[in-house]
Amino acid sequence: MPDHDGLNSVQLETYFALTEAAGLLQQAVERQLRAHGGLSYIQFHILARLDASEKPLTMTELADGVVYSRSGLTYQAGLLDQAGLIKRKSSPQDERATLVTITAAGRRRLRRVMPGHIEVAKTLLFDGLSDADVRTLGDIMSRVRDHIHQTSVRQSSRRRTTQ
Amino acid sequence: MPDHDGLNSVQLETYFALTEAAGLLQQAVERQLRAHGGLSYIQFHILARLDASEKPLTMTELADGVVYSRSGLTYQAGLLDQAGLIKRKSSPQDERATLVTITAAGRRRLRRVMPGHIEVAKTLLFDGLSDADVRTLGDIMSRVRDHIHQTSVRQSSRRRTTQ
DNA sequence: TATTGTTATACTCTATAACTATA
DNA sequence: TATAGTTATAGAGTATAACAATA
Repeated sequence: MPDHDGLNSVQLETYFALTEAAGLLQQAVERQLRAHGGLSYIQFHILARLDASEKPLTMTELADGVVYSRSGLTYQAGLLDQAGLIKRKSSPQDERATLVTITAAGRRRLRRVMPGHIEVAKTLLFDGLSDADVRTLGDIMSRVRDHIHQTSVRQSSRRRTTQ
Repeated sequence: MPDHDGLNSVQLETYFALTEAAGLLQQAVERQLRAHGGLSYIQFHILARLDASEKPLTMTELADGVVYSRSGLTYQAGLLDQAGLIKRKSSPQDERATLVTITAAGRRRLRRVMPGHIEVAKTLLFDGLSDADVRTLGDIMSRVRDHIHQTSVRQSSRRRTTQ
């Protein structure tokens, strides 16, 4: 197999196909969320995580999911708060922490965009694949995701130690 | 299989695994390009396409590859031009068009970032996969990419007809 | 009249560093 | 002294619309 700077041609094609397809999917999803829900993808993600959580989440817990600077999260949470989609209050246990909860309006907004969101995924991703493909893809990408989680100790979401 | 708003659970897991893994990979790649080459991913992509092309490309041809507004491309091309990595001149055939070529410095910059770029892909994506996985993933994602290309008539890269 | 590309402008997002307050 | 979070600020990127020039 010919090597192009360290990747063989099968790897190179796989890499390009993955990044291009995922990028196109991502853009389509963002367009839909913006158009039908007035939400950025990150805002959607924050709402979805709060909706799935039994208990309120702190800003730090939220930041751990989104690979993100803390100020960026504060900014996005500020927008969601201002729109009445989340509520923030300081934690009774640790008064440094902020507890974030999704509001009823937040859940409504989520329910409003979900069908379109799902529709994009179905149209662009699943319509072209067999059930077996979907299972295989899910298996492979789950392993990739876990591998990346183990490998890159997501430095940007973690606070620099001191300083 | 239980349906969640139109996707079964296998599809949902596949969708999440794909978007999360691809997102993490993308962020890692962007960090590397920025740190080791001072390039945004789009600038890298523009350079790579010019490098691979036998002939100069017009702005329109470049915009067709990147799903992008024309003004955004002009902005990015302006930065690359200013940095001496590309050269622009108006086409002799069609004086409305701008022909873009990569400079020697542009190729050098590309060669400089390539090893690190490849390294990220290898470490995060391929280290966790067998050769068979890579072939399978490439096959599936190529079909997804082609399917998306057929489906979404990339409206944002194409100029609105009139108006 | 349509198309290529640029520019002006306004807006969104992101990161860094400084800061407050609590542990 | 370290941690949680916010804020101030500055910069990068993006899109829209208006524009000039050519086909």
